[in-house]
Amino acid sequence: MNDNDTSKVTAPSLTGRAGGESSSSTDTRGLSFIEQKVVNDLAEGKNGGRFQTRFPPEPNGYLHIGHAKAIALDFGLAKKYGGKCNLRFDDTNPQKEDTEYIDSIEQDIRWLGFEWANVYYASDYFQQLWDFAVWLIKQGRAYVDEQSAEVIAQQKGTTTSPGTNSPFRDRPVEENLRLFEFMNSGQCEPGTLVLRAKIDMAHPNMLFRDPLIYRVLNIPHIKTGNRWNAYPMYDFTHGQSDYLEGVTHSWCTLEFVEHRPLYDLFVTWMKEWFESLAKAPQTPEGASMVQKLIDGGYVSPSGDEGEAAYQGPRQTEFNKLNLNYTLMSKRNLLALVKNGFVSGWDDPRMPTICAFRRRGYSPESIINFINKIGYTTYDALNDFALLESAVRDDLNQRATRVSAVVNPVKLIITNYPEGQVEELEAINNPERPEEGSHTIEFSRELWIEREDFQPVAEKKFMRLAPGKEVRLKNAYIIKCNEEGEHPYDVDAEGNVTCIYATYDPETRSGQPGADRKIKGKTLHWLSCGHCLPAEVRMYERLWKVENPRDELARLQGEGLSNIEAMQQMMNPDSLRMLKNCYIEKFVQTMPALTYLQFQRIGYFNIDTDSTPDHLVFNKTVGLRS
RNA sequence: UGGGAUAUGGUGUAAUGGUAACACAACAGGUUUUGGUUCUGUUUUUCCUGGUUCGAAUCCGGGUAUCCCAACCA
Repeated sequence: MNDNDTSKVTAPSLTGRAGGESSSSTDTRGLSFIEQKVVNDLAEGKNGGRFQTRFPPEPNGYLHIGHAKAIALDFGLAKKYGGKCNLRFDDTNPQKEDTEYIDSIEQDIRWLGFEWANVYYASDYFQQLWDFAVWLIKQGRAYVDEQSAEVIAQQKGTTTSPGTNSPFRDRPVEENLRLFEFMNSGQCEPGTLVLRAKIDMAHPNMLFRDPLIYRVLNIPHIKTGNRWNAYPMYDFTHGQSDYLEGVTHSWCTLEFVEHRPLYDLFVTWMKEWFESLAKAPQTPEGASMVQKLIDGGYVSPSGDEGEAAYQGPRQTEFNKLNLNYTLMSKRNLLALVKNGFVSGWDDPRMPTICAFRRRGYSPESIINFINKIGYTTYDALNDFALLESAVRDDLNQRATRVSAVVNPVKLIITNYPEGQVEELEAINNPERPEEGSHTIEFSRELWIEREDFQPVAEKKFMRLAPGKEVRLKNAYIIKCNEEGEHPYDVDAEGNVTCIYATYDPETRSGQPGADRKIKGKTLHWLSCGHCLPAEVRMYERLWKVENPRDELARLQGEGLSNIEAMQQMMNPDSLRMLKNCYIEKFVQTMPALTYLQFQRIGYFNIDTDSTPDHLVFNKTVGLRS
């Protein structure tokens, strides 16, 4: 409740306009409907000009790229329009939550480039929520039910038929208060008692059929320890937390659309509670809480809501991120980790933020992607190719170019003197000449890619073949020996083991006259005596099917278990570990997570497990081809 | 036999009653010591149907399709 005052703003672009009627002339075309609303609200001076958001993850798993979409909105718009965004952990279910996740969530948000104004926990409000619930009981708007979960579910009715009232619905207030206390005593068996809001068991919105607002868990909580045994439910926590913090814009995903009326109802009830407290603060705690609310402008001293600047939080829903060939739900990601289908939350095939980081995606590329897909109310399935395009676009500017040979075959330059070594220059990044160059060595024996040689060249093959010329990048033009001149060796299985060529000494890169035109392409290469062994991990999509979410549901509908369905959908080639690769010495001491381009192959990143003695690289994404 | 939400090229998004556009993808070509980058060009769009209007992707009626809701999860 200390979030007032510091975030009073007006939209930068909207100030200084003559005349008061500015909102109608505000041009918001091209902005998302969410951002348009922010601009208009600020132009109208809503909430006294305050603009405040929150990012409310549950600490029950690692953040994934879908969260990045929410983060870019909550933090991004707050930053853009001079508001503030708080991080609030939605920790109302101690069964699933762990401090391990809190640290990773904070780290991932920072990595994406954002900083919160304050860190809060929904559990910070457990006392207020409890007092509020007690007040509701006294008002006759909540009651303790002692039926089993099954019976309560049955009485709820269905989407097409109304529910029926619980026999405990009209329990006397005193009994409700006594049982509610008992729920929190630690003596109450979980599942035997729940607190429900008394609304309407025939309501077309299922959420209004006397929703459960408190349940007994008797589980210690990561923040509050053993203080509480009865815990509030999401719907009884979220809107109130927003209100207590002074959130003005509460954004969430589309599946919460139906929760909005309930969100509004509980906020309204809470305002009533505060107004009643303001008129007759009964306890010192209540009095001090009310004073804070008055100071914050949330309620006026008289309790007259019309005078309060803060109009309360408004929930607005946007479409969550769906990516093709990607499974996003935390529950299923946890299953992948628990069953060992991936090496961990940061396995580079995972859609988690930490996995994208390890895979070699830059935070900028992720944010750029998010900004391209937009925020709407349409349940879209986005193309992974757009994300890959964003990362290529960013890495093209950023990545240091090096040579690596991932599928090596030996090439001998027969007319190059044995023992001779030349130092040549390699540009670090042609997109950024200011980054200079580094030195590479050339010698008689080289590694080139096996795919860059064909004993009998296909029609459109423009690389090395008997009698054909190619350029070795930053070095010489070479010519493979003609048929009949012993162009290559083969082993017993017919695999090429060594290729023979001659070089043209007049064509060294950078020398005058070296740039004679040839038909062949330019190949990358490494000097056998001057490179390092490396392990390169090549990744492809984890899932074979375009829409794993729907396919998983379909297969489970056919009777398969979650595990069986996943196994059936998984791409067996999603990880190929290439242990027999070579790379230039230049990279040996570069730190983990350095952005690299293996020329002609793709963008790669130094793995967090890599050491100078055992270099490990992850393929981020291939070059476009 | 309920309620809520949505529908614009292959994918996503814009156009806020006035010429349907942008990005990705795809295709063709120029440049290139990365089959990369870059540049030029091409293909493909308003779910159906009726109405209002000088004029409809936009407003209205009726269909159709898809998504969400019957957790002591969030």
